[in-house]
Amino acid sequence: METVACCTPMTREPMTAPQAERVSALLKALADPVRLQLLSLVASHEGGEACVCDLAEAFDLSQPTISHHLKVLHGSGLLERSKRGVWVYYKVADEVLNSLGKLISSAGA
Amino acid sequence: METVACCTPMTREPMTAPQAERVSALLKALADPVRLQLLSLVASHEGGEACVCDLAEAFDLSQPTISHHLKVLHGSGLLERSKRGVWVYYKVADEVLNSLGKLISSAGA
DNA sequence: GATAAATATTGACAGAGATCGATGTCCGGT
DNA sequence: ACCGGACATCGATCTCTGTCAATATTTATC
Repeated sequence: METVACCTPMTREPMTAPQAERVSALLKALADPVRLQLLSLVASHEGGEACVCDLAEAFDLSQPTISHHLKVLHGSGLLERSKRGVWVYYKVADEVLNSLGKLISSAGA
Repeated sequence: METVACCTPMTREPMTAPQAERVSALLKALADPVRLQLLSLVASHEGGEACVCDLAEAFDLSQPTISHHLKVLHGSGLLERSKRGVWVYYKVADEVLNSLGKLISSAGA
């Protein structure tokens, strides 16, 4: 899992097209209200982990829809997956989220 | 211009639906390769400002398309607009971008 | 005031994405 | 071996978004 966009604070020098492509892929994955809530639910759950059954209850959406959103988050590298028995547990990929945040807030103090 | 999502680091307790809606609106505005490059171009331009003519040259896109992207960025509060003569200058809204980044990277250290 | 240049708006279209119902897969228990 | 529950995949639909050509708006200049 490579770094988001190594050491280029986005306000120093213009991003290249490939950089922008990669970063926007991460942001697209994050830019959905349901997925934001899913991520924060996982992050704030005890142990930093949550199974799908815990998450699905919090929404008025069908199970396939939740599964779809989790797939997007996992596919982009923002959530880590681990299967234990019948349950699948998701966990926030701290480093990825962290470096993404730093990249964005590289503007002010 | 209110704060992105006041003081709730997203990993402490789950985001509410309205919070998620507001944050995702900002992220949607940012989650496009062209807009990311536009933002970084503006930020890295001398004086932290750039007029549309400076920006449009960097892309192989029509002028209305660039104008559209700038409108999205300005409409979401990520870019500030100021008209001087025939030219329109854009400038990064540091605080907005900053607080958004902090919100995201509130995961790790 | 007419003209030219810089930027914005409008209308149309194609591609992407969110959602659902139905179905499939995998695992644990009886 | 069968059954039930947890989660994923598939196919369809509907909405949203990026892009362009054409046109409008604003402003400086002659």
